[in-house]
Amino acid sequence: MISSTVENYLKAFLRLEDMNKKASTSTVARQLSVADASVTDMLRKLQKGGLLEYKPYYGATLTAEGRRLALRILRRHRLIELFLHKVMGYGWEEVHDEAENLEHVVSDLFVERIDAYLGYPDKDPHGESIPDATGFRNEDLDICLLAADPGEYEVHKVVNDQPEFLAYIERESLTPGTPFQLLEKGSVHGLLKLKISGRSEPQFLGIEAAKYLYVKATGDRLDNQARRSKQRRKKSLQSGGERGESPGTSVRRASQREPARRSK
Amino acid sequence: MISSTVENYLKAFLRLEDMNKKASTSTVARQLSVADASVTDMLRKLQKGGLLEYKPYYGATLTAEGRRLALRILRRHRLIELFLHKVMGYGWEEVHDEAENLEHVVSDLFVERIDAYLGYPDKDPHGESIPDATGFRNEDLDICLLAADPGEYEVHKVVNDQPEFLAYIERESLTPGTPFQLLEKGSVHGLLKLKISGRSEPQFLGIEAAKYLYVKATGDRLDNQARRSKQRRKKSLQSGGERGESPGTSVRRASQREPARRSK
DNA sequence: ATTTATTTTTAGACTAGTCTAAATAACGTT
DNA sequence: AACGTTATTTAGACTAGTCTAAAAATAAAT
Repeated sequence: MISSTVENYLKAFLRLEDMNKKASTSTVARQLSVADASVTDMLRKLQKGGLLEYKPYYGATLTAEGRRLALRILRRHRLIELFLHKVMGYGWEEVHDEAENLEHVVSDLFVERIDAYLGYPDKDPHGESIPDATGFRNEDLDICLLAADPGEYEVHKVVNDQPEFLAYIERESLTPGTPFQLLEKGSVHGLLKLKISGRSEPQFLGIEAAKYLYVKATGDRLDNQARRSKQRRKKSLQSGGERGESPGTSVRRASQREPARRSK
Repeated sequence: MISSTVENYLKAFLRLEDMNKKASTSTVARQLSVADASVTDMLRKLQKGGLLEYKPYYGATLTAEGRRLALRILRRHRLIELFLHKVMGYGWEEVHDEAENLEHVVSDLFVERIDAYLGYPDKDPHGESIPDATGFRNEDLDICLLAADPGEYEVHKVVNDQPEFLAYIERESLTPGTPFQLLEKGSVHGLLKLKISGRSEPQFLGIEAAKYLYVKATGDRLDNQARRSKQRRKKSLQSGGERGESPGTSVRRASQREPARRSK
């Protein structure tokens, strides 16, 4: 059996790969908050187990098997996040920590059931893609808000797990799915000026925050509409599938509904 | 932080106490499937931690603090079982193993939320009482079917976690809440003869199975109705609260419903 | 190209939990 | 009261994961 410790190491390697960063001993150690020496030990162990390729003093890359396992956990993590948000009424800033624990212990049955329950979604509450059961990720292309020129955009994902940060983004109404206009960059030192569609007043956002926002251009109206209807098709099985909803502001209470039933 | 290993030990001690069995090294070892020597070590450790009172060669009893922690886990276990059954569409034979893993990792927030979600229930899918947040258990008095004289009863709880056994009981339609008549004992060697209310044909049940069924007499009609309306009051927030439903036979599928929302 | 700084690995130790095998205590019987 | 049986504890070892501190390898800078 594969331990949750190993699963966390694999996740860290996948994460670094996704960011095109070299998976060195120290970067992994930093991500997992362990000592460098611990990582060295684990590298050797994972290498022996065939989960990664490791050359001392260079770095490591996941093998096919290692990547498969890492994607499995990533899928679990993000599906659970969405489940906690949509079904359990968690705020989007609360889902990460709980998912971090659950991802290692729930059964495959549990995962399959929430997957069906949620209508086979492909985005978690932060806008990150959820790998399917085969490990395939449906990645839409987006750009970092920092790198964007003035124009029309939609928030696509927020790549930061800190609850305080996410709560801030939510207060600023910049949750995934929100359309907005980027007006100016740098006219005020260190701030972006932007306006959320429908609002009268523009607002400001620090570059430190913009760093974690990824957006998609919506300038071309035709493209925009095409993309949206595609999204709806994918989410058609779901009741509350709108992305723009502000998850934490909704009133949460114990409510009744029909239990999901299994088909067999 | 308290480890899940310790939590499992505490659960075992509580279970033995509930069965009025002496918590000896060997009985605990058997329950947890570990070697006797491991239990001795753990006893010393838990004693030092103030969770139980232990005299070498005699046995152990939980302290108030130990019992509190054990009840906390028991509460989690049973609430999660009910959640899996009612919300996730698990069959009652599937809930135990999954709950066994989840009980150690879910947050208090998760527990509180499913508690509210389910309408503050006090019985799990097997008819076992769910301790409330303070550790109080609302135990209805019941008797073992083996000790029952012929008469009218209702299945109250099934104290066996084996999936195969539970599946069998369900096939025999003897899930908690089912009213039935006990017709004869021992006329056929090793079998009880009983008839489920509303059925035309009587059925048989081995004493090995009857050992695990606990029932409540329903002879006195007045008492019976009083008890039932009391149950309804407690479960009024819940939609599918009928006990008699046969959990595994219901069709299960991915279905949509309103997410629960938190009040804050 | 030699020194300096940084990163990585080794060495040794610690914790929690487990095991087997041997020693010891308690119990039931005569 | 001595005996054999059974239950319990000790002794010592193992695994997975972690740490600190020192040694070694690589990279950077003069």
